Amino acid sequence: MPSELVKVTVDTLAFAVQQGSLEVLLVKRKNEPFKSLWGLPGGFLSDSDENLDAAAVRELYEETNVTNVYLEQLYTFGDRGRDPRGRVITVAYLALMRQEGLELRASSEASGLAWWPVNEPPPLAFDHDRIITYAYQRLKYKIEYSPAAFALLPEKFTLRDLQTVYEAILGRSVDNRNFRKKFLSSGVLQELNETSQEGSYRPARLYCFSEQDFEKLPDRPVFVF
Amino acid sequence: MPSELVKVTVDTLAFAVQQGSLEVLLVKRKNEPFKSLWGLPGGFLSDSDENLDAAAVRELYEETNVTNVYLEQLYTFGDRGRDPRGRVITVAYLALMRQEGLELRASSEASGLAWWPVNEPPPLAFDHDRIITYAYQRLKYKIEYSPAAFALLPEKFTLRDLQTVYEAILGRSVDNRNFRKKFLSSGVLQELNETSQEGSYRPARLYCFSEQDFEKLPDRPVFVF
DNA sequence: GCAAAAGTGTTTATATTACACCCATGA
DNA sequence: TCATGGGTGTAATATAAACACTTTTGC
Repeated sequence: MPSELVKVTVDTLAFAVQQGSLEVLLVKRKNEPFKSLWGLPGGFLSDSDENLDAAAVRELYEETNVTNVYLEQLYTFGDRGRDPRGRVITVAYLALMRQEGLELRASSEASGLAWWPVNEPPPLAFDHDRIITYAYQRLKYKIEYSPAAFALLPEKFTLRDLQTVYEAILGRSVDNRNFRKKFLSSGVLQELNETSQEGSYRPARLYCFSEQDFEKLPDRPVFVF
Repeated sequence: MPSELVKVTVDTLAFAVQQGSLEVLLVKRKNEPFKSLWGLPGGFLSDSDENLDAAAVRELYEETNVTNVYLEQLYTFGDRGRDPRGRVITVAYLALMRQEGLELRASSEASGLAWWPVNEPPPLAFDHDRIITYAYQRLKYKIEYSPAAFALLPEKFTLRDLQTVYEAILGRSVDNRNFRKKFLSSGVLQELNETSQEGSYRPARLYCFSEQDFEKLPDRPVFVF
């Protein structure tokens, strides 16, 4: 059967926002092919993986030590010639997280592990530049109709933190009065009786995301700015 | 390498609207597993396929004789146990077409080939019921922001034809004054100097879709009713 | 002239956009 | 008291939603 020759990998696009910049987590390759170029964390699907999502979780953990983050399938890339080792198709996953609190650890297969600005990535292996471009586009759309942005924030956050995430992903600034108005009236934020003191100026109110109230929204774009 | 055991299929969800009803094209299986149940047209990825899209085109043609239709990748399903023959992941494709003009022909692997109402499918093989549900949901969203509906219509169509496609997919009726107003003002329709005479009543104006004008629209939902 | 589907406008409510200043805090 | 980021409101415009009758055709 011809498909015996096909191999399947699962690669993850791990995004985080750091100081107003959207970054993606990449691995420096220690081995051929594309030795010493950077690539997406990922690896071959194993028969022991319960499903594709589990494979993405496992590979992300093995390659970066990152665990317990938001993950969802994005798209499957399978052009002939995308991998010089033969016919390899890859199922790409989107992962959203915060850098704070992670204990990154590269696997022995890697000679490096680092966050890169999504707009200025290093030279990349395979078709990973294309995959990053695709994922970034999808993420831009996704924050308009889903609560994906909250996966990039701690449980408690200020409205400024939330706006910074949107601005980092959209790549432009948004009007802060309209932004606050829309999010506050959407009903998905729970106001906490706590504030965040960051410097010698007015402390900011903290909020948390209410999954339950999000479910009540119509399933069409509501976080458009 | 564990992935040697993984096989890859490409399955296609071929949708068409017939007499106001959204239908999906299914194949009756002649062989095990799931002999005599219905399933999606598809088959194993071949090393000779240039890419996954090409595999979908080829498999759809081989299994149904359908060719030259709109196709796009939807999602990849890979739960362990979804195929009793072993670890088989399937890349699902969405295909949109008109039934009129097709010359359906089942392959020798099939004992039948038929259109089924998407809401009342026959007993299905594998996890194909889940895949149909997923694809139908995606199609519902898709017609709000993309010109996908036009792929279900002939080149020249009436506004009533277009509304029928939307109503079939949304599963509800929409206000015809608002529907016409929105589509006519969107700029994506070119009015033709032709009419369609269907019976002993007033003929309807024919229109065609302008891809070029569609590109000028903002890339967010515009065909929401 | 009748049956059948095509075609048309207005009003109201809601959502979006644009825009600039005061507030609270720690140093 | 000052420097810094937090926090607020209104008016204009655009979009969405609700709603019913007239027109054109073949028979």
